[in-house]
Amino acid sequence: MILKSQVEWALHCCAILAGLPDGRYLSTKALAEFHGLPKEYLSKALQSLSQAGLVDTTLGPSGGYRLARPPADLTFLEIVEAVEGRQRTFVCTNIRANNPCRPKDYCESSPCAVARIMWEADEAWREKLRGVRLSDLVGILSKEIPSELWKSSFEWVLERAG
Amino acid sequence: MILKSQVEWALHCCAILAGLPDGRYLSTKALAEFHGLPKEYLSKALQSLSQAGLVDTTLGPSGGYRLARPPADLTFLEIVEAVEGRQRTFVCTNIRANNPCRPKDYCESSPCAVARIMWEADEAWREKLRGVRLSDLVGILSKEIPSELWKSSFEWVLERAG
DNA sequence: CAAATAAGGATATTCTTTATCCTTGATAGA
DNA sequence: TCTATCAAGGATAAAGAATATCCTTATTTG
Repeated sequence: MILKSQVEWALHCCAILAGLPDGRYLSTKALAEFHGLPKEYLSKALQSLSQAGLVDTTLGPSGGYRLARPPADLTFLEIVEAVEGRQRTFVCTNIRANNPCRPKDYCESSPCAVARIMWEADEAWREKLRGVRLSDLVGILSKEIPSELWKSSFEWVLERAG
Repeated sequence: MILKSQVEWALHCCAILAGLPDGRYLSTKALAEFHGLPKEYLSKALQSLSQAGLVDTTLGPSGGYRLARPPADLTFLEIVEAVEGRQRTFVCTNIRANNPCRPKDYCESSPCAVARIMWEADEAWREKLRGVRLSDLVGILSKEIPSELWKSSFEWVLERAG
């Protein structure tokens, strides 16, 4: 059970977009080059963010992506779910219904107890991601990344931002 | 990102094994029939439980599986990890290393901040499952399942337990 | 000795993920 | 107006994981 690599890509891309000045856009091409990723496939991840309403886009030269909201209003969960989807990790196929001792007209009162427990764990995972904002990530990165690298990366992005 | 169906199967099988009297074993065939599952493939899941030391086995007629420990000493996490593995859901491919602004001899001080956050969510998921014991599930099931069905299922199993 | 069992190797099938290619319509700038 | 650039998205292919089946081996019971 492994998350799509696009989740990792989307999170890193959002971190870059968070540093973009107001009104500027960054293209798929620039984001792909900065992270060393296949442009066409990264594009699919960015489209997912767009469809979820997390980023705005414009077409044409100097077009690209920017965040639709301030980084403090974007949670990890939103970004992860935009790319990965909202399906639970545990899918209940209701195998209890195959119990040969069961009356044929038997009707379940509630979801299977096994599923309920597994879904609680899923919810704990979501709750943790819901509690982290994109601005939190930027704050951590700004402390951890050496200031020269931080600065040069920012300049690299600005040179390509439309 | 969906868990293997074998996780569901393993949890239900453990719930059944939890009701087995001391010293008795239940075969793959019986467990597969009870849950309406493909015997050969369910066998792989049970082998995983065996390799993890969660169940004991014996060969020959009247052979099969039994829990290696009391249900109160078996957590959901152990069962899930036995089948699904212990790998994290988020795999960090360290794409920050592709940053074109990076000095070539640059060496990371710590794991990527994105990965650390995602791994915390993974750990919250694990912690939740670590807190649920197989005996908890049995307790819930014994309350929810109608007593006639509970009883007849128990008898069905005992008839087949070696 | 015969039947039943777990263990596990080999292989096939199906589905998801990853990836590429191409077309369309919109936009900016010359 | 023309051209280059861009996002969106459809079609398709390649790779990998999950699902499933079959078969052999060694062990155990009766």
